[in-house]
Amino acid sequence: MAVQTSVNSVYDDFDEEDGPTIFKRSKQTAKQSPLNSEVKKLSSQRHDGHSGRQVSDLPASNGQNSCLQKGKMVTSNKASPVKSPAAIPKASTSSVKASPEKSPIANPKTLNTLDGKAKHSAERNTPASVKEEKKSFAENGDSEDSEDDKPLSTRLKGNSNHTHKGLSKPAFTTSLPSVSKSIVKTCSEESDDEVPLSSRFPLKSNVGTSSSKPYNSGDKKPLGSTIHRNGSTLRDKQQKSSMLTGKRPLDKANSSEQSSVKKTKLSDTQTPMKIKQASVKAEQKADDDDHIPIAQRIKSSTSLNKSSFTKQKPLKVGSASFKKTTKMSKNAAKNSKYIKSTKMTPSSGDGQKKWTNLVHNGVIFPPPYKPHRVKMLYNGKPVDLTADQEEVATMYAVMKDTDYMQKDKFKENFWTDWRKLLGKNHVIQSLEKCDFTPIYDWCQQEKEKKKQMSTEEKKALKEDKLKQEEKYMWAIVDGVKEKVGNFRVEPPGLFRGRGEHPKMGKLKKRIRPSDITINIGKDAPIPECPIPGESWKEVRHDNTVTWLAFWNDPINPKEFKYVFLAASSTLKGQSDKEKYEKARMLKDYIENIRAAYTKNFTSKDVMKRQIAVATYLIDKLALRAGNEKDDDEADTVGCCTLKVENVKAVAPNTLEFNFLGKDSIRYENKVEVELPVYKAIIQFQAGKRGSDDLFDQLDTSKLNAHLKELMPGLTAKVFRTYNASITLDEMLNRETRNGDVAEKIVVYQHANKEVAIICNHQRSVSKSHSQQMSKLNEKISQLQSLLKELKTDLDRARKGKPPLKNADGKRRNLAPEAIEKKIAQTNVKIEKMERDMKTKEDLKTVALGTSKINYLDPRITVAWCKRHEVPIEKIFNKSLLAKFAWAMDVDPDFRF
DNA sequence: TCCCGGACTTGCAACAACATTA
DNA sequence: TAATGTTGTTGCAAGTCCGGGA
Repeated sequence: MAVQTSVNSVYDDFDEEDGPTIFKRSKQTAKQSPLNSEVKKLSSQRHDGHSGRQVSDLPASNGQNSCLQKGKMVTSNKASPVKSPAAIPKASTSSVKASPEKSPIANPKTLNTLDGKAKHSAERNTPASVKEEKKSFAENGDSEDSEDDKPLSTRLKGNSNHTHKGLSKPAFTTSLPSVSKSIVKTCSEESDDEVPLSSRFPLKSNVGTSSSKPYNSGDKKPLGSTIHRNGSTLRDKQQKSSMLTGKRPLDKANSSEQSSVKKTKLSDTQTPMKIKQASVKAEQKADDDDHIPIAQRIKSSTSLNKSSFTKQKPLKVGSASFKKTTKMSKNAAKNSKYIKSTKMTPSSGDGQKKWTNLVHNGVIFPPPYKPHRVKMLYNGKPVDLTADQEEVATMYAVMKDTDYMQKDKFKENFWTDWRKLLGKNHVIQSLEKCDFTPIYDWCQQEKEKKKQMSTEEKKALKEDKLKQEEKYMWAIVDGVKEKVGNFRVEPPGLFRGRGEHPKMGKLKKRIRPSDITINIGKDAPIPECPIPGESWKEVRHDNTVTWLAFWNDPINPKEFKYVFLAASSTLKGQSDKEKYEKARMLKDYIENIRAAYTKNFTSKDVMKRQIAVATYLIDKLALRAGNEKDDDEADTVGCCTLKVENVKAVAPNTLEFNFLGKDSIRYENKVEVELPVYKAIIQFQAGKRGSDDLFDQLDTSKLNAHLKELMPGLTAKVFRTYNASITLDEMLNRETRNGDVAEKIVVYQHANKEVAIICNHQRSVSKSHSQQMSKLNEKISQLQSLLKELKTDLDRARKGKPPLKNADGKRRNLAPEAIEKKIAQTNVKIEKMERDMKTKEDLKTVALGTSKINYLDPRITVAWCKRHEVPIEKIFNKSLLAKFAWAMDVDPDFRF
């Protein structure tokens, strides 16, 4: 149902800020979601006390309505083709369903004794994970030759040759005191901006649990000496093992090698496992830590029934970082009448209320197409096109320099769609005879013109754009002003699918208001449709979802494009935090999970065996789950969809993986696996063709259903988060030495790189890479020649002889001391350049950002920065600081 | 149990802005 | 000051996973 709107912008009177504020004052309204209650329960007990529990009982405030313009409300739920979830509150979730009663293993707290058989079985099958390699990473992790041509996944190796810049900022030695009380306000309420933040945010009372437990307590031994291995590859065998600490160790699954420590008891996977974790932990404590899996050694810091809820230390105030962030927060609060919150709005579970009041201005549309009237050629002759035809021709013309132009599918799809616009009787009958060069040239000229604009012109243009867009940039969620992520509707264009996408080149039609469904609070004014005379497709008031608007993807109408809040928003932050809490929870379960799947490698039940091997691969290699894909998508795979041809078994126990994963990024890896896994893979392949599914009995829903029996809320992707974060945590703590900030940053980058390699985060090599390398090489040679000359000069000067002419034909008449100084300087320059080159070469295909944004618990980074006095701004840029605002007040002792 | 709609996260590339160098 | 390189931001494609209904 179309909805007419007539309300002015609700933000007309906003006093805007420059950008997101990192630390916000809070307002809690939505109720705690029972969805992830298990996780949340843990989360609330385990760490920084910042999770908003203190305020979750506060009544929702509608106060903001008083200061917002209200418009005529037109609901259209009736007409909605889709049932509004809001109308049918969902009561439970899978996490809740996976209750401890159903699956005792799911909760270490419901520890039961095992029956004798299971106990015996569990003891026999204790995984190799209890064996740990003690080789330190430092021993063998560094300085290998460049491996650019190898996929990331095969490059699990150390390299500490990272460059760093000089650092001048004071150390990040303090953290914000956490917020313990919500500040429920309406926009008319008085702000306490004038009160120092430290006093505005009283100390937490329930912090210092697991997460804030000193990482070395009870585990004094350096982690580096007690590390597990995971995912080692053949090629980096020598240096492997040390870095992938909490991850599954490779091979040596021989139970005879296992620790004599009394292990956690397991049933088989059909029977829910019963864990006697607490007692196991106690017993293990007495033993040498070396034989205890990381997950258990750190357990004391995550123990659920831990009673030592210590009060968080008041933190030192004074670091530049602290002051900076605090200032930002204060300014933001001052400048806005809307509340900024550091607290998390609870409830991110499906079907649960995400917000009470939601106000926003809808979306902004791209400007209409302005015809340029440059004529393309057909058979060498200029052709007249209508504006619509010309628009699509221009989309194609600008693709000239891209790889898509080499792809027949792209051209074919474009031609099909463009031809529909041209009509059957158009003069243009064949794409081959088309010459788009005039249009391409015109576009290049326009680009150049834009480039040549003066700074003032550019600035004016930018300001103009900002002015137009400003009102769409913000939403008010329960009285808190939050940034909107993607408020711009996607412009029309040609679909640029990745890899060999069957739909590449198809026309993405222009999205109109009548394509867009708006989601907004019941009491909020409906956003005015920015295109006069048009109206929204529908307006909903569904507070169980977080999207503000959506439209159907023009390429695949079954799918949707959503407008969400920005990453820095409270809602996103809360869900981020829950994600990491879930991954931390896995730490408590991992040993038993590994034991369970290890046992099932040899199960008679094929499905069980496949689940076991798939889980092993997901755990060990950080593979993605691998959902089924339609024929109209690129042919990529994940773990469950691996084909027989993607895995080659090489005797005695090596598997060679070679497949296209997400975004058609190749995953290539040679891995030594436990013998039962190797044998199982051979069995799964037997009698199948290369294109057949390796795991024919398995799909992601079966796998995840099984994982949920082992831990509430556990899915395949949690392993990736877990393995990434624990790797960072352990590498940072193993490798950070006393040194300057620059050296510490190198350690961080090194750890970050390892995670990126584990996750196979790749990037394409920049076009100018080889050119840049040649330049650097050239400079190094020049410096080396200079060095040679200087040495000759020095030699002669010491003997009292006059200097020879240098390459420029000039003489350097310097005292020996001065020459020595110059030699030293040149050496430093050469070293730095060589280091830069190595880093550049090393990282040319590694994307560090993805893991930082999505997989590494920011609390690890923040706590490490605090412990080692590294300014957080050296690691997180402005966006990440905003995104991870919720993590900033973590205790310095936090360990993942 | 399977299928599919729906909602959300993850991921890379392109572009823009800023910094450094010649 | 322009050219070049680096870092940050945005765009949007491509995943994961959940829940409801047949």
